[in-house]
Amino acid sequence: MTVDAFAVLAEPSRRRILDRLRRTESSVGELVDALGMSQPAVSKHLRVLRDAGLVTCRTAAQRRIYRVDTAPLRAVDDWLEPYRSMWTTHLDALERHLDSQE
Amino acid sequence: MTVDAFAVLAEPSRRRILDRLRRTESSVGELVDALGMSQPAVSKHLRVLRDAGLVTCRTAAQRRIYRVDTAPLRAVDDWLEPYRSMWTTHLDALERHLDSQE
DNA sequence: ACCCAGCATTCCTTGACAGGCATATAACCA
DNA sequence: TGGTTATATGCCTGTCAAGGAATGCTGGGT
Repeated sequence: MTVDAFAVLAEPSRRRILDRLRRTESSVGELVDALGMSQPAVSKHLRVLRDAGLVTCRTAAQRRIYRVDTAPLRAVDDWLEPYRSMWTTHLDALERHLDSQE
Repeated sequence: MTVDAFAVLAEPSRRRILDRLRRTESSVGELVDALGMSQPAVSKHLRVLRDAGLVTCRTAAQRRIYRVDTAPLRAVDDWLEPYRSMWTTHLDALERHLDSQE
């Protein structure tokens, strides 16, 4: 949580892991197969994601099942908000313009 | 453009620069004063932001006026989209639950 | 108790910045 | 032209993160 979500998301492999987990929670081994990375690499990325609160983990026998937690993403979304309104405002202006042309 | 917007945004100083430019476009010197960083540091960050298309620059006499371009941020927003719907969906469910309690 | 599967962690090496300082470049002015 | 302001860039160094290989650890099965 003390960790910067932006910095964590800067790594493409981690975004791929999240994109995979977003569809189905999965074990480390499943991620290894799906993403074609080494098991230590996946485990390390999961560690970073976990420290940032972006994923949570439950134990099922010898396997760890990971799933996404969106909480830290809201901080990212919040930062993005004012910028988003910049382009939606412009879009609105564009729409008004187009409407006025009809 | 070939540059990853996420990686560029990973640097807190660069987000601060964007946050400043979002309110008012400004010259390098103004950013230096506002953010309390060295001029070379600011110039280097601006270079990275420019290469990523996050800012554009026009020349006014000996000064360069920088401003935000939101285009690359839409890619970030698009990536975030499915996650955002994850928590809004949950919020909707929560609201329904609370409503049913009244 | 032993062995194995599934993960985590360590060590090591390599590469990618970030910041400071000095310097180059460009535009303006006298 | 020479000087000055405003900005960009080069060089150097310290720091940190990523990936590979090997190893540690834990729970389950026999």
